Amino acid sequence: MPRPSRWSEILGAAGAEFRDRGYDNATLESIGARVGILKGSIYNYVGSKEELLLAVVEQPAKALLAELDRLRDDTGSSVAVRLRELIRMQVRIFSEYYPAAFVYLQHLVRVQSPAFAEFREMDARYMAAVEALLAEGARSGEFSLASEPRTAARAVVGMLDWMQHWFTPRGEDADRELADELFALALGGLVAGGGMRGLARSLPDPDRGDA
Amino acid sequence: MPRPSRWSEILGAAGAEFRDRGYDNATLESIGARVGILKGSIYNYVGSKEELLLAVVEQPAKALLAELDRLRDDTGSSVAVRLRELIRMQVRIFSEYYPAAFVYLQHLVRVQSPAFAEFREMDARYMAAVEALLAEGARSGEFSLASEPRTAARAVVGMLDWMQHWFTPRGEDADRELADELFALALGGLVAGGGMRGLARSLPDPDRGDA
Amino acid sequence: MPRPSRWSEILGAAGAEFRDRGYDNATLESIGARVGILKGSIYNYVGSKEELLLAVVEQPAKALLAELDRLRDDTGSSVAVRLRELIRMQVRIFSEYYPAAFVYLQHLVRVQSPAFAEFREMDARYMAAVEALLAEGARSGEFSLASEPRTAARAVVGMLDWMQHWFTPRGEDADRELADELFALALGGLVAGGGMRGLARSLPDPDRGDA
Amino acid sequence: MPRPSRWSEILGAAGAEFRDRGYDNATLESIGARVGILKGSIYNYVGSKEELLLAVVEQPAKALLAELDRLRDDTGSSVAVRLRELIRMQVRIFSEYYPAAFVYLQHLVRVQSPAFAEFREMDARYMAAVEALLAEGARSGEFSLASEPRTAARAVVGMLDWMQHWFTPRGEDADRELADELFALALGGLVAGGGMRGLARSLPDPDRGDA
DNA sequence: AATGAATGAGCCTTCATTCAT
DNA sequence: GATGAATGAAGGCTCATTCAT
Repeated sequence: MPRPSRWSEILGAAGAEFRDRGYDNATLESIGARVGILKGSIYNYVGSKEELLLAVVEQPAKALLAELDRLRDDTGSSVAVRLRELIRMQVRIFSEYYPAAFVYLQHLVRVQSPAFAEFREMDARYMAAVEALLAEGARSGEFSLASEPRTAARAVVGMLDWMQHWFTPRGEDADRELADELFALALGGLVAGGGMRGLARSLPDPDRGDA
Repeated sequence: MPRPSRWSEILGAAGAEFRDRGYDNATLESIGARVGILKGSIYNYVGSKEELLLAVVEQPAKALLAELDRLRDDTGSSVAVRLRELIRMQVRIFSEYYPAAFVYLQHLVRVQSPAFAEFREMDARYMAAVEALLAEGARSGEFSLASEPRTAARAVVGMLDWMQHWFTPRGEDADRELADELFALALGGLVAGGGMRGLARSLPDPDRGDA
Repeated sequence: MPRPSRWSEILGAAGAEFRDRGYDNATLESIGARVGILKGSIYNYVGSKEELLLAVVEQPAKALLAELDRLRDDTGSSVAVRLRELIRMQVRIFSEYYPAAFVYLQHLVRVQSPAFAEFREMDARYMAAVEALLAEGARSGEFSLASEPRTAARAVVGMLDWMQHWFTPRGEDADRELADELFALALGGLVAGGGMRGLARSLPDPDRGDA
Repeated sequence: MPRPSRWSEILGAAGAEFRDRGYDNATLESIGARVGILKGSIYNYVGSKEELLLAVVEQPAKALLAELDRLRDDTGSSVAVRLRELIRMQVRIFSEYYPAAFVYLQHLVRVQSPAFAEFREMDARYMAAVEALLAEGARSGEFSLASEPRTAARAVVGMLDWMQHWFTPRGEDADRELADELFALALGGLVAGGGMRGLARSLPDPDRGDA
């Protein structure tokens, strides 16, 4: 993948277009127009429209994967702490790779191409990881699930992935604040979410300077 | 809109195609093929592809609206009971208008057409209703939110709307069971969701034959 | 008065365009223009431009193949008679499938597509058949070759296939007359071709009413 | 036309590409890639793609023309000897300007450009020369044609020009051997070609050291 | 109601060509 | 002389849409 001058502009324009109008509806012409070049010129950077989508999505996908691995290796923390990390991580990626991460979420399922199989598989791993985490919490007594772990995982992931419809980055601190609110909600629900906020604060937190 | 014999078949085929491949990717040809007619013949039933989408989406949308009105008028029940009703109602609609309801969710945002403005406005009303419900719960002390009501509403709605990615109808009882699990999770979170399950069962429940 | 089906017109137009300008240079627009339709309308008949080429070429190719089989099974005639048949057959096909047969010859080699592999293999069989025929003549003493049979076969085939650059159909009799002139030339060369013309006439000839 | 260092490499690469994929299918990018430069750089050497084709074709065309003039002025030799010279000459040019000479043959007809008119006219002169030679042979009694001289000329030229589909240079001696085989075949046909081989050898032959 | 055939607009993609560096 | 990056003009293909039958 070349990285000449306009490349990052094109990536950004493509991300925005894909986000706003969807892959199918976005045209290379409209993407080019955002950068000030003709549609044909985009082929100096990418081999096809789909490759452009892959390029947009690649960075958040890789980041997500890396964080996921990091989380899997974090065996020392409690389940709650690890869940908090997961949520913070997601919000961080949504923020850092905005709006590319949302393009990723939106097109994960829809795009048929075999080039996307890799990402679909990643998503399966992601779901499995969340499910395993919740199951572990249920086994250890930290959690008391109202359902199969799979259903609970789907609920939590839905809460997070739906953010594509309302989230916009507001800075590192505000974003982490938001993540922690969602975490508290997931942990204590509507009834005790407020209480969990305190609990959330009492958990060991390296991001806040704890050991 | 005429309602001749093949109309319902066409609606079903369109719903399935829109669901599986998205509005843009679905073609009138592929829809017609499911019913055994040619694409041109569809224009005996609808005036345009977009009208077909509207027709698919119309019934679940109206059902949702009706239920929403019913809920707004239910001032006698506790906030929790009303939330349970909301969740049950959504699952019921997902199930009854499957997959049309998911088409609605998926294309609510994306489709630019002014014809969809009505639905977007409906969605705004829906969000506002959920937010108001949670706010009322917070005021009354039933809930203890970890965040602004709006954020909590977004989380709950995300949990529900994300169901389009994993839900399939499994019969009235199993569906209500699922709804109640989600309700318990929303109420008590991961920590007390299991506990809330008992509480959920103790709430007055006309669907289960209570007063 | 719209015509019932334009397929044969399209085939003709495509054949002519492919012949005149070559496959790559011919455009669907120019082909459509010959028939009076737009380029997109051609896709009501064929799935791709290449399929159109295949359709153009299919009939002469199949005819050639059938004749080749017929010749292979004609074991009763002398080598010279069979060669005459081969040459007459080719000229007949050039004439009957004009200009499609020439499109076939021109694009046999050039088109990369796997769809053409079948035709390339046919061509190999054709060359092998001619070579075998000449080799048989050399063995039996009917012929006295100045070279390997393969080289002689290439020369004869070259003489015939080059006709694409100068031949136009002139009616059944004139065409057979021409075929027999070429046959006499192949048999007796420049020195005795005129003599072979008498010999050619003395060979048993069902086309001229002999036993 | 400048003649800097890479020029001959480019000419060779262009010749090979034009031969292998045809003028239309060959791209400046693929030609440049063979030499290790980018497509744009080719414009340091030529003004257009068509000029490049002309440059490729120029040398074999001029060589052919020169040989043709030489042949026309050779009034002392018999018709057979002059025909042998013609055939040897062609094979020599095919070999020496390989594959450029084949590019010439392939694109002579197809390319519309007025720049090619000169070559098309050359080809007409070539055909006329062959036809005149055969007619002279018929008049003098050396030949006994089975057809109009024009048809015989087309057959002979077809045999020769078709070589583009199978010939590859194999060294001066083997090439002349091949030329003489073709000559014998043209002279004596399949029946007496072998005999003509002896005759061909008995003809005065400066290339073999005769007077 | 359905078909067959056509339209027309739009999109992705290719490629010769240009030009500042 | 070469490069990188652009242009602009097609061309193939898709598809919603129309309409006579």
